[in-house]
Amino acid sequence: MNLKQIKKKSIDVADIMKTMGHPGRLLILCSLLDSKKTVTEIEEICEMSQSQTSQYLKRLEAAGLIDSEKDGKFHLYSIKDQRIRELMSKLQELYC
Amino acid sequence: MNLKQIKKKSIDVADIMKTMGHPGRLLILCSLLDSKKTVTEIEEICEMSQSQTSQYLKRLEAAGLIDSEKDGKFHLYSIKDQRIRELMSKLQELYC
DNA sequence: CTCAAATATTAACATATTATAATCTGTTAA
DNA sequence: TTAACAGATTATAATATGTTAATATTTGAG
Repeated sequence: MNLKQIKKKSIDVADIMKTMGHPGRLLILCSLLDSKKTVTEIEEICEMSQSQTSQYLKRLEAAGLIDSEKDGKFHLYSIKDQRIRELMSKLQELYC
Repeated sequence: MNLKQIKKKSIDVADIMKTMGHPGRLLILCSLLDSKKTVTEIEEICEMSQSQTSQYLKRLEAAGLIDSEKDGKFHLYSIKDQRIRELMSKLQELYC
């Protein structure tokens, strides 16, 4: 791969890293590793305000890291990409 | 590990992610994967200005991701932590 | 000693991010 | 249809980050 391609990749990958580069958002990803969850569940698990949780989720979804599905009154969020899952596992392996 | 500990970890790890969450800095880490390099070498490889390169290096060093040693006129930068190396490898494996 | 190369620092400015609080929207059940 | 819950959106102020250009520092060569 040449420099131009690497540069392009680095922008995309850096974007993912940047999105993960926030304690709240990282915690959310962490909490989603085992199973999909509703906003309220995430709120409680991560001890964050409703507004923040919602905003973090929005950003994570916009960056393509998580998916959402509606289940009546609830919104279920889950990790979208297998690579994010692998990355999170690696992080846990290295730092936990 | 309890939530409080996880929260603390997430701050530290998020900080690393955040530091890596920039195309220029990520590119630098990438370029350092195979061998330590001088500022000028990095500048040329990554096609970045001298000032930016120096600033990115400073930030990477402050975040504990890289090390520097002086070799006369030159400053050699290298990846500091084996975990960063593993993380970068994982990124390359997943996204390159 | 002095010059040029290598690197670092600073200043100025624009842009992005975050936290918080308030408000809005959608859905279910009584 | 309304109360109450789940979630999203918006506004705003504080803070952080990034870019660029200019200037400073350090060091080896001659």
